[in-house]
Amino acid sequence: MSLAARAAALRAEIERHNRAYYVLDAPTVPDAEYDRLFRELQQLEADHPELLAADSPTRRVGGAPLPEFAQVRHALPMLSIRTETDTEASGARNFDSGVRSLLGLSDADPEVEYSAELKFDGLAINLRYEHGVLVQAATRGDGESGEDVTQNVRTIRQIPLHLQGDAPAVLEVRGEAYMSRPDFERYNERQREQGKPALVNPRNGAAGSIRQLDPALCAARPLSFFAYGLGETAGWHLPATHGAVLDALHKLGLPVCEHRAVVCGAAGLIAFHARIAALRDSLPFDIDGVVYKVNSLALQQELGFVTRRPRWAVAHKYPAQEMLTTVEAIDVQVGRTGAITPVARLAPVFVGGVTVTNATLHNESEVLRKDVRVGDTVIVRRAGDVIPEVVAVVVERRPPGTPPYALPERCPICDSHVVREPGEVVARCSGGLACRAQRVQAILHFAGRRMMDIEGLGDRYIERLVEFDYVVRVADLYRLTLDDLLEMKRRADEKDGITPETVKQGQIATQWAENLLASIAASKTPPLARFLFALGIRHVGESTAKVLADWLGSLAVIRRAPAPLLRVLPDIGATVAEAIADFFAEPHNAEAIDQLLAAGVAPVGEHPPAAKLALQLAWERLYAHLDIPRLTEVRARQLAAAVPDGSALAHLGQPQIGDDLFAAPVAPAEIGTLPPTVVGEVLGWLSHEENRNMLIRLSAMREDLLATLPAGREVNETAIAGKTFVLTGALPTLSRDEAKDLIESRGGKVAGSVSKKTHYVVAGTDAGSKLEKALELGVPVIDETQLRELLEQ
DNA sequence: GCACCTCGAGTTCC
DNA sequence: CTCGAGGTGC
Repeated sequence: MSLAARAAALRAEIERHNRAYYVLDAPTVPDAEYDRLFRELQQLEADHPELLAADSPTRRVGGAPLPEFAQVRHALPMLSIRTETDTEASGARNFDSGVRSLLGLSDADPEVEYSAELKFDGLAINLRYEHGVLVQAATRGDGESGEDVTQNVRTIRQIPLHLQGDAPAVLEVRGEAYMSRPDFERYNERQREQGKPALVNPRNGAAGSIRQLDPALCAARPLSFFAYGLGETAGWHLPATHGAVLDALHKLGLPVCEHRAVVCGAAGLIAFHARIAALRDSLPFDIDGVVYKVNSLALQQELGFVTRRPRWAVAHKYPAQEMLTTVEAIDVQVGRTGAITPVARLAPVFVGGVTVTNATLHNESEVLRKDVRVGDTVIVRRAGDVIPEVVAVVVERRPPGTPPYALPERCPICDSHVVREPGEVVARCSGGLACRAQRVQAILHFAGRRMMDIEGLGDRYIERLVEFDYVVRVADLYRLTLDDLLEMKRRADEKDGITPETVKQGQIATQWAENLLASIAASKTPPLARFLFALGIRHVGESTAKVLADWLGSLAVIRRAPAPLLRVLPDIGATVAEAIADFFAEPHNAEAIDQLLAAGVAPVGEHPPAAKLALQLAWERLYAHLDIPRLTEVRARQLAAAVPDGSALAHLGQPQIGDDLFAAPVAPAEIGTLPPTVVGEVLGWLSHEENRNMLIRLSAMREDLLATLPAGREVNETAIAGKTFVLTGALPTLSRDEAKDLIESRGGKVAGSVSKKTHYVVAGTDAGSKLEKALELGVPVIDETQLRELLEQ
């Protein structure tokens, strides 16, 4: 392609994006991509001036002006500032040393003072006040003249229509109109509710809003504003420094961002850059960097301008949080529960400070909703959270003939059918533990830190152990020998093409195997709750496992407990109780557990709190959970009053010798007090043998539990017991787990998220959104020292 | 029956 | 960290 053709192509594409961005308010590419195209064209034109065309988009800053807005000539041009290309915090040094050399300062001279501010991601606006009254607002436009958007700007509530105090004859204020993230979310939510298109990001929201021809439409999109500089002034006593200018603007009633500082030298700039970087995600608005300005206005004047850019200011950006890349493939992963998760394999792209190559697509409906296809160009984000996300597809860049993505119908690992339960979003491999992927994940889970905590047994070795069939069930872990491990490692290394082993490596390998065997052996006596969690029962996570262990006390009881018994426990409803009972009833699982016990695994149980459990085990409660139709709570109570024992109830339903087996069951006198329809349901339920057996089992288990309960164990009252804590950030001396153990050992609870019911939020350094939530809800926030004080009380 | 609160499960990168 | 979904209290 000739250079002229390339330039023409770039111009055409940039114009198209401009139109989409500014006129249609529907951006087609992320800003970073637009910038790249723009810079390429600029460079091309700079290198080859003969290509420069009068109508090139580079000749206008800010895109095609809409004809409907009146043009306004700026009294003082609105210039843009240079950007420091080094995105590291230390990049601030370049600016400082540049300024120092321009000012002719030596190392012996004192540090230069700077005003450090945020670089907002919005739309630059010039406000003109005459004698304290807002008379005009204009966009930047090409810097020389912009558009008159006074009507729209008047709808921005933060912008005063009258200045406070002594207003000068003329005061032009420059600042950024932006859309805050909460406003952006709210607006989009409303749009979605009404089936209207949502905004892609707050920045486009701001640009689009200001450029609405109808001020009413603009008002519907709430904008905010921060002042950061001056245009023309007359009759104003100009302060000596930029920092003081901002203070003065604030006094006049203009919104000025509080995140600003006057700092000294490169070190001050670097510290500011780093401080804001940490704050960036928690700000209620988007920034793309920070801005450094020489604080003294006199020095600013001395430094002056080069090619219409001030030498006394620089923008220092953070890594872009949105980038374009292509989808090279869409693979699926098989999780512990068989969940099939599509994952986009991306061409590596640097976004938000790291190189991203994978992004989860969560599930089939997500892929279809975003319509991601192999070969697509996609926008990737790493905002707020750490996890990369495919935001949207750039449909117009899709190669022709690209087929829509379809989830495989069979598991890529074991070829079992992929099924989707009605009403569920996730598709699952139906292979169960016959699927190698599920087996690996199950064992990985079992060995994990919060479960059996087998140190040194990570995914690499587990995969190999399963691949070579050393381990099929978790119990096999406890039968591994030194030779098994060494052989496995040798075969694994061989397969990975690792060099043949030397004597020294042999010793190292033996040491490794011995250590691993030791940590496997050390895992044999886990607390019961961890053991239950390790089993990987559906719906049983860390906290449900703890409930089971705390209330029922021993594996023997739990594995035989019928669902209605489980349902009397807190946080366990029909679904979870069913899942637990089904798990233990499955012969496969029972066998696996027996094997574990035979291999010497002995979970350490808890003694249940006597009085509370006994109360829960009242027959009226148990009856209510039998899922007999029409047997409401009230009627379960009546039934319990008549037949206060499950095994007696079971026998009522059994045909007695001499009964006519073909006649309809006769309502026994005892339960005759219930309405006939209910009696019918009860008898119908009792006619199933498995239900009668379950009742008998329930009865026996209840007897056993009540008999083995230690007599009324009291819970010590402390400042912690019964209180709910939420941990956030890093504590100075305690790890998260240590703090959790300490709180739980004193009867407190540690929850994952903050709500009204949270008693304390324990915040350390780098506390995240949970701290904000706590402040918002007025939940007391304490630090580690205060936590320790509570623990000691 | 609904709203709110939790928990479970899956995921990425260093 | 987020989403989905289960549990519970109003």
